[in-house]
Amino acid sequence: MKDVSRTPPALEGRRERKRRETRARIADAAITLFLRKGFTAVTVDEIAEAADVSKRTFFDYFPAKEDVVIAWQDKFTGPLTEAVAAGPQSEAPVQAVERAMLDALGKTATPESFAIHALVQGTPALAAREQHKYVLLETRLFEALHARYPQENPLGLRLLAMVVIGALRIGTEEWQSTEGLKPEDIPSFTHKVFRMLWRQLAKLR
Amino acid sequence: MKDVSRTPPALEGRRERKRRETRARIADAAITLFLRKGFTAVTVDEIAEAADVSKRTFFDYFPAKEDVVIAWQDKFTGPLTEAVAAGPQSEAPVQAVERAMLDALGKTATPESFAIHALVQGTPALAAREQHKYVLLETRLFEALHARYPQENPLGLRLLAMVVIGALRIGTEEWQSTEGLKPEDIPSFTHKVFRMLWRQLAKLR
DNA sequence: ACGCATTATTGCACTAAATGCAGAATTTAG
DNA sequence: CTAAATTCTGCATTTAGTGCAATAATGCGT
Repeated sequence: MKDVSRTPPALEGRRERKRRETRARIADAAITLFLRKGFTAVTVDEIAEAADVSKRTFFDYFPAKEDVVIAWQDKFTGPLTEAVAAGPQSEAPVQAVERAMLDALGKTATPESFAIHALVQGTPALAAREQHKYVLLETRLFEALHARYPQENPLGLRLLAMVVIGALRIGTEEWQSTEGLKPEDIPSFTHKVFRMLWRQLAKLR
Repeated sequence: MKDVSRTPPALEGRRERKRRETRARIADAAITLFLRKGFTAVTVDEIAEAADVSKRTFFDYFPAKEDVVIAWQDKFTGPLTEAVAAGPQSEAPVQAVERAMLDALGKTATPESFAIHALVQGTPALAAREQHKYVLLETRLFEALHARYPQENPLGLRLLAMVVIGALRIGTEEWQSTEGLKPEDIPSFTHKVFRMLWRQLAKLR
């Protein structure tokens, strides 16, 4: 080992920073165009042009056109799993997911995210991917729960994750089909959905 | 006398019959090739050739290559919703879905359906569509339940459908990852999954 | 500062999916 | 048998996505 002070910015060199910037530039250009003209009406050439890279470079950053949208939506997964891990000791699994969901929604739900969700729903090719994303989210949530409650029955935690993500999906649909709801209303709306969820599940058998 | 054929079964003319046959021929050729060589390794030209139609005709029957697989899997939806509608009067919703699921699985679960499911899981492009199919199935199940129990809270039925289809999805995964299970074991396996499902859900809150 | 290895970017050629269109072939109805 | 409707086909075109090799930018050791 040599002098450490020689390489202070070892955390993120110019290369990594540029790569991150380029990726963001492509994503921004793509989302802007998608929201303006619709997903299918935008070509990859167009995105590449707007982001000032070659078409070939686009595919170096995203394996497919759809993945730009999917990656954009994935901003929810991190906050959710982190919130699960960060709860107080005494907490039971059910309370943990409810609190985590509320927490993560408060952090990531913006007018823009709703606009993107609407775009996804209006594009068949994207709608399928959207559902796949929910399944991945369910898996991540289960993993976070399993890591925090290793003594619990894994299948039980898996079902808990399934039920909660399912409620998120149905709740989002309800939200979208209800006019006049603003981002500020999210906490109370989420509370309402959860209350209904536990009530209805208790009635099953 | 030849006027026996004067009033043939006007229910399905030659045109409709041929169309149905052609569709089946294309689907058969495609599935056979997919199972032998994998989804991505088979081109539409190849399928069209094997089914003795032009490539253009293929797209007259299926909007995309993936839709052949999706349509094939959709054989489950009909039996499930019919079984929901056909139950005895006294039955409660929860019992209805459990019986319907068992019924429909017994009718449609074949070695071939498992082979196709494995193919789907091994192909990213198809896996996304698979999840979309589950959501559609959930919607159909909800509609069947809502039609039969109009006085029940729709949101409750929606959650019931969500939970049951989620259990089907997770149960199928468990099945696939367990070696040595045969189609005969499906009823008992399904029973086990349902018992576990209600037990775990009761423990939530 | 200089060269060298690594990685990022690009252009080019190519495959394959999917769509539009116009005409030929087939089926149905009268 | 004829006319209308429908199905099938070939052809051209657009676009997504991949492989490859050449070039440019960056990081690193001296």
